[in-house]
Amino acid sequence: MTRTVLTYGLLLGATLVALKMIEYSYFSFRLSLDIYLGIIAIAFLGIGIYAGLKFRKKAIPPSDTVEAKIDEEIIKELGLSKREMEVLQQIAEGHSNQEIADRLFVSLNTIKTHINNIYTKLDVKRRTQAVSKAKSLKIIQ
Amino acid sequence: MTRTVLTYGLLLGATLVALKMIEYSYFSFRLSLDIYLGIIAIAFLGIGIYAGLKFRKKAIPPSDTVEAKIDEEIIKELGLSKREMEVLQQIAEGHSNQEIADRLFVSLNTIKTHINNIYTKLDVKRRTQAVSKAKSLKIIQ
DNA sequence: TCTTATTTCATACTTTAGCATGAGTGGCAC
DNA sequence: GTGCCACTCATGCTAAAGTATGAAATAAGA
Repeated sequence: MTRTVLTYGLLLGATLVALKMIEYSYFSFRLSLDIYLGIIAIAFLGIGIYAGLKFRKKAIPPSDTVEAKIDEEIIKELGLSKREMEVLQQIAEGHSNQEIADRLFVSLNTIKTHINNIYTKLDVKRRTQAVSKAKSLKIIQ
Repeated sequence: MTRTVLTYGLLLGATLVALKMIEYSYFSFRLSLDIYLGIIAIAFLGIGIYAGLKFRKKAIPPSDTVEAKIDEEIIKELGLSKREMEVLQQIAEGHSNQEIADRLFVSLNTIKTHINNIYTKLDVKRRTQAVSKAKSLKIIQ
């Protein structure tokens, strides 16, 4: 933080000095007003771009902390129901069919039915494939 | 693309018009040079910041295309061998034990042994749990 | 060289997952 | 009401996964 303040302070100081020097040149050597303005414009454009880049860097957090957004569109396209999505989520978390049944308060057979429907809709044959595909399709995290 | 060109073209045109207006004001109403320069500076600073942000947006790829780096440290801590990591990767890709055996040119029993060793080291009981844990530990993608 | 870790493979077994099929119920739209 | 869909549950079966145990070859390290 201290380093950042110092850097920006020095930069600002240098800019002011440069401006004063240009101003001095303008009045002593009768530099054209257009050129003077051009230098000012380019200088501040540069500062602005630099500031913009810096700002962006901090505004965008590191990639691995950002969770991909769930693609509701694809879920609809595949025709996956709410319950199926719940089951799919449970599978991704590593639960067994019996555990999922207990968590969702339904029977093991019901879960098996849901899972097989999920496999059909996702066009896969195993739960690990389902998780792999669902993650790549961004329908689960 | 066409829209972008039009937007920037209009923006540039508006800026030029604004500058000319300020220039006119300067000469007709005897606006202070300092104020004139200030307006120019602020305007270009704004343009610069805007350009910087725009540039960043395109320079930094979307977060979900950036792959998290594998944490070799944790792999060593858990004592996972090369072969075990290969098998773990195959599991994460959704392959069955038989498919993994075929791909790595070993027997099904060998894969089962590897997998059970992986479960012990990862302290899990199922392949889906192994994948879930391995991903959260960043030892696979 | 002796030890250790890795990799390989086997047998025998239990458990879980997956497949096919049928069926009952409640909600919603036409 | 009637049909459709989501959700539920069941039976019977096959396939795959997982457990336990033992063993052998090899490569790396003390």
